Amino acid sequence: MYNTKNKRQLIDIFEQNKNLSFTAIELIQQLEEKMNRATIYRQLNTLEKNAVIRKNFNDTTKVYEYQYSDNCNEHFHLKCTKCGKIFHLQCSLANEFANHIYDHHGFKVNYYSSTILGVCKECSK
Amino acid sequence: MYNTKNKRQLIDIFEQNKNLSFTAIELIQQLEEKMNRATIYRQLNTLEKNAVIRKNFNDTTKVYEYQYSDNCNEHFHLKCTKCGKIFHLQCSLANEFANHIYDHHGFKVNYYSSTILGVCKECSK
DNA sequence: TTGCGTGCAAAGGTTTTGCATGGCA
DNA sequence: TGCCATGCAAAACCTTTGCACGCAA
Repeated sequence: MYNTKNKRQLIDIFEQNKNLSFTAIELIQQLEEKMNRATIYRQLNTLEKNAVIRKNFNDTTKVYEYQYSDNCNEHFHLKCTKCGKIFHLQCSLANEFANHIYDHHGFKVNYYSSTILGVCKECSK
Repeated sequence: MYNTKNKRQLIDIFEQNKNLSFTAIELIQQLEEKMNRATIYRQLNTLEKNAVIRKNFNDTTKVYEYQYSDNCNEHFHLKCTKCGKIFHLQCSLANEFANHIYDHHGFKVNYYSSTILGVCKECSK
């Protein structure tokens, strides 16, 4: 994985917006004069393969999010449908809940790809 | 909303597969000799507007699911990423969990659009 | 120097739209 | 009869691919 200018430009956007997610189209619009759209799609795929970002879903479309360094396999994610922000839920009750689902309902939760949607504190004011 | 042959054919598929979800493409393939793809897209939009089905997301793509009559606004949904089946989680601990998220983290959960992904009992055998 | 990254243009795939016709209530 | 639903074809839109060239290591 070469460290190219294009790659850095893309990662910059994710790093500067750590709690937001972007559709491919949004990134293309933001970068269209700086790099080709084919390159953007190829970089997104590469970054996803290397776990720098991850694919997720908004209400209606595929989005890409920055892959945080802390362990996303071990906690739920809350996403606010109003402002789009993502919250990493560090909460022992959440883990108890997931264990309960496994013990009593036989269902093994995949934290990484499960996103709980709703409205955050700020936005419900 | 007229009760046409096309509409019935589509609803039949959802009713006969109550716990599965389908991409538009899967429905098109299944119905391509019976109705036009434009009609399928138009019907899917209409059915969604009328809350007969709902949009959701699989690992990678948009899917449509049958809208059950019981109250989906009041419980989480578990979706198995192997077999695709959806389970309606009737569980008091789940509600406690959601209340906790609200009380202690200020986040109001939207059950309807939150799908917890993982692997079901059958598929983990 | 090697091989990945990039731009361009074209192709591929999915979804939407315009328009004339058909069918339900 | 009035209006929604449909089929067809074209358009619009998003994403991927082939190829030749550029650039990082």
